[in-house]
Amino acid sequence: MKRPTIADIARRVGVSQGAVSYALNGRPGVSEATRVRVLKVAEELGWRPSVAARALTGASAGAVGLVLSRPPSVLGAEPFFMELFSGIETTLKPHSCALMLQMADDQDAEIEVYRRWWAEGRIDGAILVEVHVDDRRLPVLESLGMPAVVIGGLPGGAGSLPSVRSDESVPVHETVEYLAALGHRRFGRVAGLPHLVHTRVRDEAFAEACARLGLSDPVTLHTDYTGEEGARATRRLLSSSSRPTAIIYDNDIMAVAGLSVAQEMRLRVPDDLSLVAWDDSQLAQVVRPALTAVRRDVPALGAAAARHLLSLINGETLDDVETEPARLTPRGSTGALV
Amino acid sequence: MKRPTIADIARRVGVSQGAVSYALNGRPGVSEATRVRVLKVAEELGWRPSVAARALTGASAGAVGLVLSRPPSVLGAEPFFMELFSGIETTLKPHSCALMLQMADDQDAEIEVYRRWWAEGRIDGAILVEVHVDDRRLPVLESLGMPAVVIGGLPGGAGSLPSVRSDESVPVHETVEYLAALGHRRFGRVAGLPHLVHTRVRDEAFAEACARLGLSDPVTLHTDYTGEEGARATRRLLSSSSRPTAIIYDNDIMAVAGLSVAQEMRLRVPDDLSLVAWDDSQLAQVVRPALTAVRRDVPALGAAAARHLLSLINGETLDDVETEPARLTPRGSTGALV
DNA sequence: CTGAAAGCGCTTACAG
DNA sequence: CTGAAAGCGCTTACAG
Repeated sequence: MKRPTIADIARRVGVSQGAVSYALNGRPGVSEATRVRVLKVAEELGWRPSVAARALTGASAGAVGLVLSRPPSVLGAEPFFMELFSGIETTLKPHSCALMLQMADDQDAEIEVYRRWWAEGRIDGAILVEVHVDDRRLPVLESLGMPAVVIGGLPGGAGSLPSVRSDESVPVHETVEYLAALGHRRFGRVAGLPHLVHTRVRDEAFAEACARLGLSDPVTLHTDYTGEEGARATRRLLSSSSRPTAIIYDNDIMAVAGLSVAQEMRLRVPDDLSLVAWDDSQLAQVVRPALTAVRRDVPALGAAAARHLLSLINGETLDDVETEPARLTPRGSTGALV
Repeated sequence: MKRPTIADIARRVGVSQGAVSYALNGRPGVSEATRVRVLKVAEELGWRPSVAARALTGASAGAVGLVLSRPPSVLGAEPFFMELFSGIETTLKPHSCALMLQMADDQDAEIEVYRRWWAEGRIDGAILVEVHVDDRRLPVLESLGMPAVVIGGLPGGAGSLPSVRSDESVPVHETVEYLAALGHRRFGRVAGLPHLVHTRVRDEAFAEACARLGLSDPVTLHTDYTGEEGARATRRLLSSSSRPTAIIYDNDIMAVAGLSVAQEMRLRVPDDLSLVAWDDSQLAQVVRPALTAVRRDVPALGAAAARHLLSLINGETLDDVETEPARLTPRGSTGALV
């Protein structure tokens, strides 16, 4: 019942522990014949390396960390994170690298978790999500010297930490131009948390796209990403004297909430009002009308980040990676003004 | 820049490593004065225990594992899992215990991950979710002797592994009786995967509740939990000659999809058709009409499982824990037949 | 190509 | 109450 160790294998094969280690790790220093026998016995015994022992000899922890600081209700409503995990893990798995997950209350708590994980030798690196405008995590991770990749953010915006990102201004422009082509002139935007970099990027792209079309006063309202605040923001937009005819949301759940508000206010979607969701989960597709959405491949984003992190842990120095921009996927919630 | 070790502290304080270890771990064997000095120096140096070294000396891995085997798209649409993680972690955190997460393709792959994690000394125990009717994981984990708690399942159904569960038949009866009181006589149920124990339990409770009310042929259709299959099942139910006037769903996204189907088919909710969702996320509340839902405290469930697992790891022997049953939360999607 | 030994950072009997 | 030492399971120079 006791776990077999390298010593058990050595005894059984009749060689030294060192030889077994070399054989197991595919390193030179043992004859082919010995290697084969060692591997065979290891297999028979059901031997697995002790991660603790390996970590202690300086190899690696065999795990990377990810800390999230948003309330669970918001995380739950956002398919984004689960899809991201899935992409990350699919990539990590063949390298026998695990994902450590933790939720924190705020950025300081998050920093504390990274510090502890790193000091305890628990992780080899980290993936950061949801970059803030003045992100306190970045300088700390840099000073720790811990390999880390940032998902999102601005090009070069993460200091020495490489980022995996896509240009979010592209789909914003695409969406605004598409809606303008349908005859819309008054736009509203129900955005996420204002201190997040990607919110800022979308905000600016939105303002710029509207300005370029000569549209005067596009309104952006910020929320905490919950359906509740999405509904409230939508109500405010639709109650204004210059009510928008098209609203762009920063996630799916707020867009669904917005759709309900439009129904309450007896506005027809898309005849009176066009709605665009962001991220495009199942959610956008099960409501009626189905929601036009800005779609991106979230698992692929996670996979790219994980690959990047593995390279970084291997000592390579890396630049930012630019992934394909999200693209507008039109469905029934957008249409020409009637 | 190098991590301080126990030897550094010993040198600085002028005592032996052993004494430092005792002091740091709050064990007898050092004077109060020494203990205080050791702690102070450890603090100054920013010392943290190496999990690898601790794990190697047989202490513990300081982590528990959770493996999920469902496609990412389904996981993403299901707020359940994120909320569960959140409850688990909040409980684990004060014990400096981390959560290792992995996704697997099927139960065999899942078993392989548990085996590996356990053999590698990576985890101290595991939390199992989504118990199958003949769950292959259970006997394996028992034979490994790994502490594990099962979320859901039948009382005593996990063999020697303790489970944390609530009686899911209670809310099913509550829901059916409530709908019957509103005048409904023909029920439909859009269920999840048929090989999951909780699906089975709800199926049976549903049949029994209907039988008890003398209702003849309640129909249950099984799905993969996606909105798409939820919509299809709803269409089938509503196209039958004896169309149900009330449908109970096994999650939120399918109920939302069902609501859209009802609209497509020009059925008024709740005048012509009542709908009940399960789990009650934001999603149920942002659509119109808001969905009546069977609500349970998912983070609390996760927290209970984590507490239970920590006790188990500490060597206690435990029984199953029964948590409060989910309860029906009426909203606008259910009403008296008109 | 192989063996013997030191070392990673901690814990824990065992002497003093 | 404290010190010296062995040991956890592995890796890695260093001799042979």
